[in-house]
Amino acid sequence: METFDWNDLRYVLAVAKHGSTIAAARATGVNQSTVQRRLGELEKRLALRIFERAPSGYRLTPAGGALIPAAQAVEVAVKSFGEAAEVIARAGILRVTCPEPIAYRLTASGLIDRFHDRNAEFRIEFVLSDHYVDLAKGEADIALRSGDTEENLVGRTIADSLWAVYASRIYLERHDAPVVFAALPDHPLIGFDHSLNKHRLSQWLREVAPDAVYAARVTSVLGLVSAVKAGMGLAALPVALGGAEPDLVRVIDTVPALTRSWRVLAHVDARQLPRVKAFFDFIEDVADELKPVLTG
Amino acid sequence: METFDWNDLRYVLAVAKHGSTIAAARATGVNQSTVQRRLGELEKRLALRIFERAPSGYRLTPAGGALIPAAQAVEVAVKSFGEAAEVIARAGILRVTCPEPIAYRLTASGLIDRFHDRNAEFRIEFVLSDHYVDLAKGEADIALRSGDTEENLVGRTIADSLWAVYASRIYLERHDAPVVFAALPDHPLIGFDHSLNKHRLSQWLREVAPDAVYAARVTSVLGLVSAVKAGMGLAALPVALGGAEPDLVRVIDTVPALTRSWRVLAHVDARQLPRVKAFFDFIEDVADELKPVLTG
DNA sequence: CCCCCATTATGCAAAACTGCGGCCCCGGTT
DNA sequence: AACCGGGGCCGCAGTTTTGCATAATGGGGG
Repeated sequence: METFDWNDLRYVLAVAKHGSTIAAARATGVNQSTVQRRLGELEKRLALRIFERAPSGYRLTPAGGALIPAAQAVEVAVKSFGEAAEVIARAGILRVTCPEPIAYRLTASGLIDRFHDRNAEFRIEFVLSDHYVDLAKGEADIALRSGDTEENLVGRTIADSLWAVYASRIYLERHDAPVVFAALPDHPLIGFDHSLNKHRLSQWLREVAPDAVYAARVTSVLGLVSAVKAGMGLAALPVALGGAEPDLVRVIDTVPALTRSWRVLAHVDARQLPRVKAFFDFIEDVADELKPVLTG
Repeated sequence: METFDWNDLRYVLAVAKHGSTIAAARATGVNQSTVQRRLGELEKRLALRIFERAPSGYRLTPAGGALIPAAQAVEVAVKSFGEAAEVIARAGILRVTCPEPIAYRLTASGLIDRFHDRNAEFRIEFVLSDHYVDLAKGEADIALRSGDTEENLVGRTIADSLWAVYASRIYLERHDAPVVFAALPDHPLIGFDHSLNKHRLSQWLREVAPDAVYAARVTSVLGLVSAVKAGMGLAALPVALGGAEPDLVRVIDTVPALTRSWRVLAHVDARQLPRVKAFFDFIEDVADELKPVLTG
């Protein structure tokens, strides 16, 4: 049996729903003539009048009306095929969220490429969002974080996250004040603005230098680095970043209060997904190489 | 979301089933390159590799395999749409079986056109088959028959079916033998061949003229008419036919043993279908006009 | 180790389809 | 009564899709 064009069912449904070929055309994103012609073709193939033509639009014939449920069944089946395909496509994409500098360093280190070589069926996609990326909401599969642990996230510790206080050479040339821990409040400091006041750096600064003068308040760790490099003042930075900047000098050594652990985390419900397992397996194998990338 | 070409699912299924684009192309009646390109397009749309290309053919990837059930669901839905459409299309076609001459006379009388005028949604289609048309098998919706009644068929009597014995004028000029009932075996006769030996004409001839010489054995009532007109001998004919032939003479009047009733019949299960009811209603209204068409 | 074969992939011309613009038709409105 | 707007239908031209022919590919058998 010569079968008909499956796409034409779309137009049947659209016209049945909107009452005219022109409205259906708008809804389906094709030209009105196309709807008109495809329906004509379909009716010819089926040897069946589905719509009654009127100057006021297309109306379903009784025969057409009887077919609508079957057409809808096709539409539903197609939709669920599409959704299945999307889920599966997503299954090959591993969304990893981490601080921007870490993403950069991970890529530059070649570790990402090695993951791809080893797992051709998966592709890593960094999620570098300004706002908090919530693994629980499925916004990413994996997080590399150095903050405190969260509920429902499981993972393992990779490395230490060490912070120290840095200043630029230019800044040090211009200022004579001794740069020791006790003298911190005497220097212009660089900190986070209120949007990050839950960050441990903000908390620490409130504690050790409550009355300090702020030279700048930035919204990201990279902002800290830029501001310090510009000689605006002192800032605590991850040593992984500060140590990589030749213009910066570590003026106060590792701050224990800021020390955390880098963790690779996944939501507990997602931990067993193939892509997540593959990533954890990879991390396991390259932990030694990853450590310097994170810690500096 | 930009959706994909629904038809492409056909190729997915065909390739999954047959293992290569070329075999799938044969199965779907398109060119191999079309299959190859449509599949490529679909994979691009879905951002998903469904098949693995190899010189030995296309093989499903795990992702593709996971999609097959969803694609099959679409195929099933489409198929049942098609079947529903066919049933509905058939619902508008009224298949009527009757002897060929009756179909001709019915059409010529204009009664068929009047049925169409009255019932625009139905279309009459004559089923004029050489072999027996079985209403019980759904080979036709309605039968006009003058034979004996059958089980499971319901309907009503329309008219009498009268048979008489005819000869052509030419035949009569050439033969002197008296043409009366008792002399029937003395004439060359025309009857049915063995394929119709259950027909009441065959039975009657075996009874009244068991030793008769047959000038011809034919396979249809129209065959009888032709043979008689050709002057080959005598034959019993429906008076509706014999009376319409100017070259024929009724030599023996109506044969009671061959008299039956014309009936319009439907299978009991189909009697309530709208198209069947419409036909019976029509018959009811035009019974008076139908009678001469059948009886002659 | 190389050839052979089935199959995939691509270049090109023909065919099909789509979009566009125009025209007609009808019903409601001023 | 004439206008107006929504909608169907049709011819034409540009674009896309298809089919055909052909090159490229890679595994299996001798």
